[in-house]
Amino acid sequence: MATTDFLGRLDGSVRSALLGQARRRKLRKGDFVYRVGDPGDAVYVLLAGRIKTYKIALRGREVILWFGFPGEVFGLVESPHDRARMVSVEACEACEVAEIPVARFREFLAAHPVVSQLLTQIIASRLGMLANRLVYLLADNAEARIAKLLVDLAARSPGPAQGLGLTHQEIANIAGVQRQTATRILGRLNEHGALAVRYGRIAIRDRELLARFAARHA
Amino acid sequence: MATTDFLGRLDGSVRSALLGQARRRKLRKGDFVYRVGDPGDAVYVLLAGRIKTYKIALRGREVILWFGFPGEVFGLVESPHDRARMVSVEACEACEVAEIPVARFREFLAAHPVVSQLLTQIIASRLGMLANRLVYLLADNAEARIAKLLVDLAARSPGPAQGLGLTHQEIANIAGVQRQTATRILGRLNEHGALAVRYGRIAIRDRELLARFAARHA
DNA sequence: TGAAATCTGCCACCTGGGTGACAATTGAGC
DNA sequence: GCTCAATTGTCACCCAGGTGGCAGATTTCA
Repeated sequence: MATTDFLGRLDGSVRSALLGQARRRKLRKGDFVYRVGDPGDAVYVLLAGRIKTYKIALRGREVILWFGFPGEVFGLVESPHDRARMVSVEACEACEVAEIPVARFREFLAAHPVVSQLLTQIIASRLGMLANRLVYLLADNAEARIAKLLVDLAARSPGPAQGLGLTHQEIANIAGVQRQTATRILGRLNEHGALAVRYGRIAIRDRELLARFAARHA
Repeated sequence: MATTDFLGRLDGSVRSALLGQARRRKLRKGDFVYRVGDPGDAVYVLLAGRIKTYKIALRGREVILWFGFPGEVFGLVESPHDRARMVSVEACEACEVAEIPVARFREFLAAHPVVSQLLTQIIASRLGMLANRLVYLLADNAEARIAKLLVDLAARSPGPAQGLGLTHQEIANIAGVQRQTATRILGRLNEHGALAVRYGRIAIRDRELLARFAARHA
C-alpha cells in the first residue's frame, strides 16, 4: 500500500468511525469538489476515482499540483482556519468522496491523537514532495521531468499495471510543458521501450529504463 | 511586521521562555545550519542575518527553495519524527540562530497551545507559498518569474528600502534561470526604472511597475 | 595594502521546446 | 449505431533562454 494512503493506514474501527462522520458525494468527470475561493469548511477522503488539484496561472494555463488516488485525504491545509480554498479540486473521472465538516474532523482528531500524528506526517511528506517537484522542474529538461513524474505516479497509483489513465494534456499540465511536447516525449519513451502507450493508457513497461531517462539531462 | 515572522508574533513572555530553551549559534557566511542527511533533531529560529534553504539537483545545480529572514522559524518539518534533513540550510551572510532540541520544543508546544496553532498556520502558509511558486515557475517566463520573486522577497525582507543583499547567482537559483539571464533581466528592470540596482544591492524603486512586469508574459 | 576570490556585465552562438495548424483516432452520449 | 467532442499524432517555424567565454569591478582576508 502506498504510504500516502491515509484511509488504508487507519485501523478498521477508526476508519469506520471516521467515515461514519462523513457525507458521501459522487462526482462525474469534470465536477469540482471545491474551487479556488470556496470556504474551506470540510476535509475530504477520496474513496474511488482520481482527482486533480490545480491552480490557473497566467493566460488560463492550468498547473496541476497534485493527483489524488483512492484512500488519500485532501483539503486539509485551508480547513483548520476555514480560509478560502487556494486551489481547485476536480474529478478526472467518476469519483466518490467522503466529506467531513471541519468541526467534526477536529473532534475526531482530538479523540484519536494517532490520526493527528499521521496527518502531520502526511502534510510533511506532501511538503517534501512539492519541494522535490519544484527542484526537478527547475533543473531538468522536459524528458526527465516527464519520466520522473511517471515514476512518482506509478508508485502511488493503485493499479499501475493496467496503466495510468492520464491524458497528454494532464501530463503536460503537471510537468509544465506544452501538450505537443508531452505527446512527442511519450512517443519517444514508447519507442525506447520504457513505456507501453495505447491511446490514453500509459503503462510502464521498463521501470529501470524509465528511471534512467529520469536521471539524465540531455 | 511580516506575517511569516514567527518570533515577532509571540508574546514577550512566551518569546523569552522559548529562547530560554535555546542554544545560540553564530554562523559565518557559507556555514551550514544543517545539511541533507543530518538528523532532524532540532528546530531553529533565525535571530539575525539571512539563510537559504536549498537542494542540489542534477549536475550540481543548486535550487533554492526558500530564503529565511530574522524571526522566522525553520527545520520544523523533519523534526517531529527525527527524520534525516531533506534540505540544506546555509548562512548567506553572518547569522545568529537559536537552536532548540526537538524534545524541548515539543514540551514547549504542549505548554503553549497557541504557539502550536501558530505553527500550523506557518506550515500551511509555507505549503501555499511553495505551491504558488511552483505555479508561476511553470507558467511564467524568466522576466515575470524574477519580478514576482522580488515582489515576494521585498514583502518579507526586513529593510527592503536599503535593498536586498542577493547575488545574481542566488536570484538565478531561486528563479530557475541561468546566472547570465538573471543579470540581463535585472539590467532590464533597472533600465525601466522598476529597480535600483547597484552592485549587489537590489532595491525596488517602483513597486507598481515591478508588479506589472510580474503579471505579463512577453 | 595587495592578492585572490567572488561577483557583475556582455556577447555570440545554438537548441529545446513553445506555437499554431490540421488531420486522424477514439470514446461518450443520444 | 451514429454523431460530436475530446484526444492524439505530426509538422514547420521560431525565439527565449541556455551555454561558454572573458573582462572588469568589488569584496575579502591574509
